[in-house]
Amino acid sequence: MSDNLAFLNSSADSVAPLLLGCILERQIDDKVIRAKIVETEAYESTDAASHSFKPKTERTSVMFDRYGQLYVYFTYGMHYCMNIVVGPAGHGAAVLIRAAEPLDQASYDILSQNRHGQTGVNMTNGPAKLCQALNINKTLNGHDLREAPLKLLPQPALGPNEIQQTNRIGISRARSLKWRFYIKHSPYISKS
DNA sequence: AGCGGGATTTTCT
DNA sequence: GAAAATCCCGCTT
Repeated sequence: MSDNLAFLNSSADSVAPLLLGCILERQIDDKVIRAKIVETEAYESTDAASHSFKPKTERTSVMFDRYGQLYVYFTYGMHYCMNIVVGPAGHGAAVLIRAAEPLDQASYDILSQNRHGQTGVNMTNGPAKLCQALNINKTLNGHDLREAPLKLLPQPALGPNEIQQTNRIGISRARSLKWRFYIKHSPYISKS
């Protein structure tokens, strides 16, 4: 029994760049959205900015599950953000998916509908925008990304010269860590 | 183009 | 009671 997500069984900062270029396949009723991940951030258990820095709570329990699960949390009173859990059970690490770009016209159209008419990069150039565009909420918290209706399809790793590594965005602690990764020149990144 | 504030609710102190 | 891994709108240059 092979596990095509075995590459997720590592630390968040080493997996985060590997997720760039991978494809999210979201199925809603009879429609399928395909989007390429273009921006990620790593969160580790040793990292003061991570939800897993403190002991496990009901909210954060999925982050301590085995790699390959989806961790969805609710924040700022109105937004969801999606993370891919990495590492072995009990470790407490995940990669935040901050931006993605549609792979075909049909996907583009559905994303635009879910975003209430927004078009272009404004559909998915941020973690909460992406969740709204993919119709992801807490009902998918703990979902296994090997299965429908949301699959992660691995892709060959990008070359180092295609990846930009910088500081994370929107956090107050552990600001010095360079744990944000994005595909250079992608128009869909949340901020340059 | 860039800044400032409001929205809105879960979670933990 | 305050902060939160954010976004959007309106105002000012």
